[in-house]
Amino acid sequence: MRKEFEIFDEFIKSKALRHTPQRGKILDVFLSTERHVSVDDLYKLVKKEYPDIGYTTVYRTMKLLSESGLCEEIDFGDGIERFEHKYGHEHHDHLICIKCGRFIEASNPRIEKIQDTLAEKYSFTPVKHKLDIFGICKRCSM
Amino acid sequence: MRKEFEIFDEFIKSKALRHTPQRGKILDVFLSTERHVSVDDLYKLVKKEYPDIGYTTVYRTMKLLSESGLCEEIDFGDGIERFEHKYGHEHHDHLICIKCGRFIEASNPRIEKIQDTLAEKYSFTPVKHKLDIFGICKRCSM
DNA sequence: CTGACTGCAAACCCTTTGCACTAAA
DNA sequence: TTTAGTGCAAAGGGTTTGCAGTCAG
Repeated sequence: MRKEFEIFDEFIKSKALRHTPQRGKILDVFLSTERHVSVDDLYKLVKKEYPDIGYTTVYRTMKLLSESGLCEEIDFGDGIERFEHKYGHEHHDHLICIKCGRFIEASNPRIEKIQDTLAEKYSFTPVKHKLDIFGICKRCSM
Repeated sequence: MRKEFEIFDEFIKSKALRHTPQRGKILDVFLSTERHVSVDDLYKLVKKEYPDIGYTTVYRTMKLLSESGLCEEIDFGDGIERFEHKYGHEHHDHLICIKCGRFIEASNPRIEKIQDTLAEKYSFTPVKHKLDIFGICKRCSM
């Protein structure tokens, strides 16, 4: 069994929630997808294999996955909430193309340092940061 | 006349748009506010002085101000669009308190460098970046 | 005059909630 | 049996649009 399911089981147990077929199936589909999906994307994918699962359940399950640390909500500023895999993936930032909307994941250890420097200056306790770089991707600039 | 009005005039002219009392008043109120307002905030402020101006006009005017470079849309991830003054203000990033929602503005020149390093690595042409640091502010951690 | 602008109301879109029903534990 | 979970439909909440009337140029 994948480690992600164990984590989810443990989370369910710790909160005295319940295991349901829907939750298992949604987690399964989420794990099998590319990295960034909106609830709508995921709903459609789930629907294909399990037509009886409702929109609301997908929403609510994604909230649980977020809480359990298996996914992270991301926001590219277009009003749509997306989720990316968190377990087994390091923190990274995004280069977002303002022409086509595609993005690249990237990370740079110096950002952590800057975060801490800025935070210290303002007696702020950092929890996480989000760096988005907007611009034109290689493909769109050709 | 403040430089901002000149910029706006020029923008209006360049796009063959029209000068209207509403636009002037909205710009005036925006310039007189603190740095970050939502459309709703601004609408209420405008309404106080000019009760006949509609919500829609505020929305549409803020879009124009954004296009003209006088303000910038910012997004703290709470689903509400806010606008901050852009003319005469340097780029800065935000330290956002996840408890009280307050934020601090800060900037660090090294970020520009990181932006360029990352961008170059992926043949990406950067236009702007947005660094948000989430955490607990001084006041909330006491 | 003519076409852009306004303000209202309605539409949109994504997200959340209420509720009766179902099913884990 | 108890109480959380489901799925539908409806409500929310911010943003955008359609349109008839208005007004700047």
